[in-house]
Amino acid sequence: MDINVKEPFNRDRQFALKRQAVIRAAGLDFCKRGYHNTSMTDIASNLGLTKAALYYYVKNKDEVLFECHQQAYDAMDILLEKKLVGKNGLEQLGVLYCDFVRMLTASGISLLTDVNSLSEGNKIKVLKRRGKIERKIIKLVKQGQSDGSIRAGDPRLHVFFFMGALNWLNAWYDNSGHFKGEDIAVHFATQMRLGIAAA
Amino acid sequence: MDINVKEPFNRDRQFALKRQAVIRAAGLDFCKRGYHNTSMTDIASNLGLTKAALYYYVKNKDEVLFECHQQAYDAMDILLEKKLVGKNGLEQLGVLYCDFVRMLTASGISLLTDVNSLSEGNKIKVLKRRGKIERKIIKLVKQGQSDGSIRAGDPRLHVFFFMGALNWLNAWYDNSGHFKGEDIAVHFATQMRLGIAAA
DNA sequence: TATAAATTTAACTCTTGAGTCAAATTTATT
DNA sequence: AATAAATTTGACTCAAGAGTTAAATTTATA
Repeated sequence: MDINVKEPFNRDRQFALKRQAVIRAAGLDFCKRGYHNTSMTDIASNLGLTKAALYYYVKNKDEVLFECHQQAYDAMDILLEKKLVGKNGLEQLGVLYCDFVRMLTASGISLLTDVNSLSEGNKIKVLKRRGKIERKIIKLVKQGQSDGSIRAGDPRLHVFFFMGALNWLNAWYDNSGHFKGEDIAVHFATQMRLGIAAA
Repeated sequence: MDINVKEPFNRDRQFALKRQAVIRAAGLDFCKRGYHNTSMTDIASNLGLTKAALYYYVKNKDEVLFECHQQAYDAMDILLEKKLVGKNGLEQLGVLYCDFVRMLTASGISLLTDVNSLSEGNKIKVLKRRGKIERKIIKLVKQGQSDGSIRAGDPRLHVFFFMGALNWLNAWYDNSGHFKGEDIAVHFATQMRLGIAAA
């Protein structure tokens, strides 16, 4: 018998799923209004819950913000792992960037930039992890410069440029808005590629 | 006799200059730590002042944030006015974008993205003004598409992409850091142009 | 039906930071 | 020297929101 049939009756699993939903909902709130303009009561009531119920799933607000970052980085790490054989640096970056946008517009995961509102300990962890991801992307750019697919220029600046577009995306993108996630993904990936492609 | 010689003795002028310095210093603080993680006392003491002295120059914290936005938009408006005759859309955009980066890295003016922390009234004003600037830039893109210098594609997405890079700049740029403002300006303008240039 | 998990209610504590104020002091201007 | 502007000191009020708690209630599981 399929073990998954039992899943809706697995309480630990249900708890984990609900907790994750709490984090994502909070992430969307933080995106829209900002961390400090969103109270725990806001988050709860947007979920149809009570503040007390919220604290059944999370320790405190700092943890919520921290987990928002973690979720985004988890998703990015998965996309970074996809090894694309037979593709040059530019092509790999293009696919990755496109996937990033798809993920951010489709998954309900928010890529937050507010790192300063974290407690000191969590801030350090988040910055470390962000740095690790950034370095991987920079590495890809360097690889592209080696294989001749990406033009010369400081790889960090190349990356800072198009990662800015990604971070800004969260601020303006609206699920129910005019732009479809897939269209943005294709457009952004194209614009990113052309900006750094070799002549 | 030169009227400017008297300037240091003109109290209204001194007041205005000091007030402006307060706004810019606050803008830098907001950039570094975020609006809500920066107290009025922080701003004051970073200026070597007291909270009470700060309130001699500004009405309240909301006004400070509002004026930060205004200063940035004032500066951008000036750059937007520079009419470049005999240049196509892409060239004009390139110059403008380069100027934007120069301004942000050299002037001490911060381009903040935190609009949600403003009072409702000021938020509306800021969004209106931001929209106006955005529309002017979109218009430039359309112009470039008409004159054949900029490739096809939704002009808004073209703009959202490279304006994201600009917004993100404030988050990571450090006056005393590794990158020189002018280098970033040239690099970013190039990457921006290549991303939307016609084939 | 008995038990454990999930959630509500509502009241409560505590901290932080905005904003105020009045009196004293220092600094610049005339 | 007299006056006005700039700033300090230090104490104060007030509101918002994080986080807690205990008791009651509802919902799911076995």
